[in-house]
Amino acid sequence: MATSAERGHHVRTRLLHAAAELVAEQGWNAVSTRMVAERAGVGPGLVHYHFASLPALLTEAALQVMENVVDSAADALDRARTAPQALDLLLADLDHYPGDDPASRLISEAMLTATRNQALRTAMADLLDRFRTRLTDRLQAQGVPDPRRTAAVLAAAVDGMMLHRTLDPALTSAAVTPVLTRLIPTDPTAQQGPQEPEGHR
Amino acid sequence: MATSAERGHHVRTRLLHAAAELVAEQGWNAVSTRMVAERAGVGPGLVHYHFASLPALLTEAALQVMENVVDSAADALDRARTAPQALDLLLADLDHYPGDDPASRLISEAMLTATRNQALRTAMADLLDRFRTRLTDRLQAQGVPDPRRTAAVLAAAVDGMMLHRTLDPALTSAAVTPVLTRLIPTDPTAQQGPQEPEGHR
Amino acid sequence: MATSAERGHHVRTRLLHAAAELVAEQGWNAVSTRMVAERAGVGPGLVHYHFASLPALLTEAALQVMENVVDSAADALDRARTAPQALDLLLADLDHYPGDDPASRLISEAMLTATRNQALRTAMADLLDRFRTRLTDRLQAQGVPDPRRTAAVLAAAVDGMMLHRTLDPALTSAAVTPVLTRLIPTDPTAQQGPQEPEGHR
Amino acid sequence: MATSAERGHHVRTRLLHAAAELVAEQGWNAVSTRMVAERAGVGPGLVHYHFASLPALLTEAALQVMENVVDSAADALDRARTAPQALDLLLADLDHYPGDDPASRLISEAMLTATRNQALRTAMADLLDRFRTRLTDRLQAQGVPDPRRTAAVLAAAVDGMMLHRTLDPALTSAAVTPVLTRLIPTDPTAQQGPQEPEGHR
DNA sequence: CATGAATGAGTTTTCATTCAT
DNA sequence: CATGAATGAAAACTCATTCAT
Repeated sequence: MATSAERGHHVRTRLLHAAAELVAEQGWNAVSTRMVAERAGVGPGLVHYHFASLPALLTEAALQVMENVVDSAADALDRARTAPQALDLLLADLDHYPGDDPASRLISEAMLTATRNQALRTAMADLLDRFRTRLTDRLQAQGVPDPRRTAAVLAAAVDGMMLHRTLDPALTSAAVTPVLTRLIPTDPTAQQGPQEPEGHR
Repeated sequence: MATSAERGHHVRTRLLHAAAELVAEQGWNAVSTRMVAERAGVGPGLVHYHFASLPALLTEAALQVMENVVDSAADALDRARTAPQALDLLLADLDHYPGDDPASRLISEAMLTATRNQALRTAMADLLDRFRTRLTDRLQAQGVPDPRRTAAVLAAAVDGMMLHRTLDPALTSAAVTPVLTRLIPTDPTAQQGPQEPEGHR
Repeated sequence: MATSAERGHHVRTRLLHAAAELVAEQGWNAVSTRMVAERAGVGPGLVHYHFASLPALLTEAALQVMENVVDSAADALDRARTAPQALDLLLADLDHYPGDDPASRLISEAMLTATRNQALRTAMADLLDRFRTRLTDRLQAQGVPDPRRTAAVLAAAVDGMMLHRTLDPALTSAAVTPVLTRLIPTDPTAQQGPQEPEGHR
Repeated sequence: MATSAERGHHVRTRLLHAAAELVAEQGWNAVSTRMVAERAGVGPGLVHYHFASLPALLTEAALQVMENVVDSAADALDRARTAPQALDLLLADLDHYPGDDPASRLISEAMLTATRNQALRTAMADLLDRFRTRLTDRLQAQGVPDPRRTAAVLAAAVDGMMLHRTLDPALTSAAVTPVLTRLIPTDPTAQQGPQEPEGHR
């Protein structure tokens, strides 16, 4: 039988899930405590028992989801041997986020909210930096020139495409791969991949 | 001497300006009719005299601003002779929108709102298409391969960088120009620009 | 060409018509000056030029319509030779007001509004009295006993049926005539009609 | 000792009472949430905690009152042994509703509102049918011809008189009983009532 | 831990009425 | 006579938050 504390933790988790879903569905500012409580199947007063405020709940929920997204994208990079392959995997991962899916919407909402929310902004800047760093490492290993800046541009392009997909569904990875490949001219002298098959993990 | 109608039109314009400012400052969903009316210096009931609803006012205000931004960016392209020069001008124009300025914020807000607002989405898709087309024309004239897709990627990258600047102010045009230039390898055989100063139009 | 005064009178009439229509369609309290002005095709400020207030306009409009209804019903009575015939004509006239038509609704609205509107109540009491008197005269001429009270009950029954038709459309004149006929047992000794002048009115 | 739920139920009841009073006093469309809340002695937001909307509250309140009125009138019928006695009791009951009392007004308001309110109309049609059926049963037992239609006419006459009393207070049960009695010519061969004193149900 | 009733400020919107033109 | 912009006070309804149980 679950202890009181265990049930409490379970409810907290359900509230976070419900909040993430609702931010994606309705938009950050359209989510109310009542909606979250109802979706989580608990009383309306319980939100303020587990979280200091509604923004605090939404922020925590959004960061949790975004960490997963960023880490899974970065993990995809690690499975690549060459720079073009890394780009392929990255863009293939992008196809999981067609722009109107929950994760994309939540990210967009969070990005925007970050403009006016210091705590969220700092946390998201950390995430972006983490992703850029892992991407930079991959590019550098393949001899791509200016790897840090290239990573920054790639990350921005990926987010921009996620946004533009809302307006133009034709913006698939297949459509942009040939173009973005130009960003990663690999150094032919840099012997990549093969010699380190299993990589760092 | 001002006729009733003239004063009315003036007030309408003031309401649109106030709405655009407030969307940028507070976010699309945080703008209330009272705020707009107060900023415009009119009574709270007047908003609904001039506009059918608050969303209608915000949409009209946002589209007005975005049309100006897109057209001024596209106009900048027309002043370029070569593709790299066009990219330079485009990115220089981007520096006018450091990410935390009114126009950038309004665009971001609108992009996100478009996710759940059919009318706004359609209008913005039109704007995006207009911009891409003008950019495509420039790239094609310079012999850039795959000009339509390259334009799409460039447009997405520009918007993505605008967003990321919120998280990383170091993402200036100077930082990204060297990287983005790789996207527009010009055809060396295509003799462009110089010999035809007055341009194509 | 119409003089200014003539046009003014014309507009006044249009406002009264529009008001009567709208009271029937939307209910007394749901009618606004803007709606009336729009329906009449005039500017919103004009209502208060021609009428002291919105209630004054509605009252005048309603009374005008009700006078017509009452007078046409009473006129129908005058075309009858016998009491049963008078009842038939009265009930046939009722079929023109099936309960969900403009006139029925306006009358119901006015009756109810009269509860809280002294001026309207007085005017409607006058109308009711006028109708009862004409009906009493007919009944008396046919030797119906207790003609004044019978007229009062008949008038009440007619209005009640108009209301109940909203709830039960089967309440037609055909359905109630056999029953209501019992209310007017004619005195067999009273020689009515026969001499029938020629003069139907 | 009162549980939270008990207090909640009590408040809900107070809101229904307040709503019924106010509909009678001010008219259906003149009742606002604030008025109801103030009369019930609760905060303005509480109305929407207990009821989905203002119309929902008013409808529930009105139906509650009308059910009581209809049932008490029908119960009066059950205490009669003969048809004339039933009519007497029915009309005596009518004297409890002089036309300007809360119940009468509420019924009138509801009848009118039903014109434009499907849910209310259906519920009221049910009530009317219930009353007519019980009245029909009584009339039939006494050998009154055409009992269903007679009941329909009687019910309409009662409602119509309730309305007309607003315009003419002289319309008492004493004044109309002699006339309405003509509607119920009892079958002299039908031996009713006496021999089965206790037995109707 | 959890409930759900309660509060009071907030929202968008509608409206009668006035008034300068 | 007529217009229509403007005002300010409502309206219904929603919400984050509190608190007694």
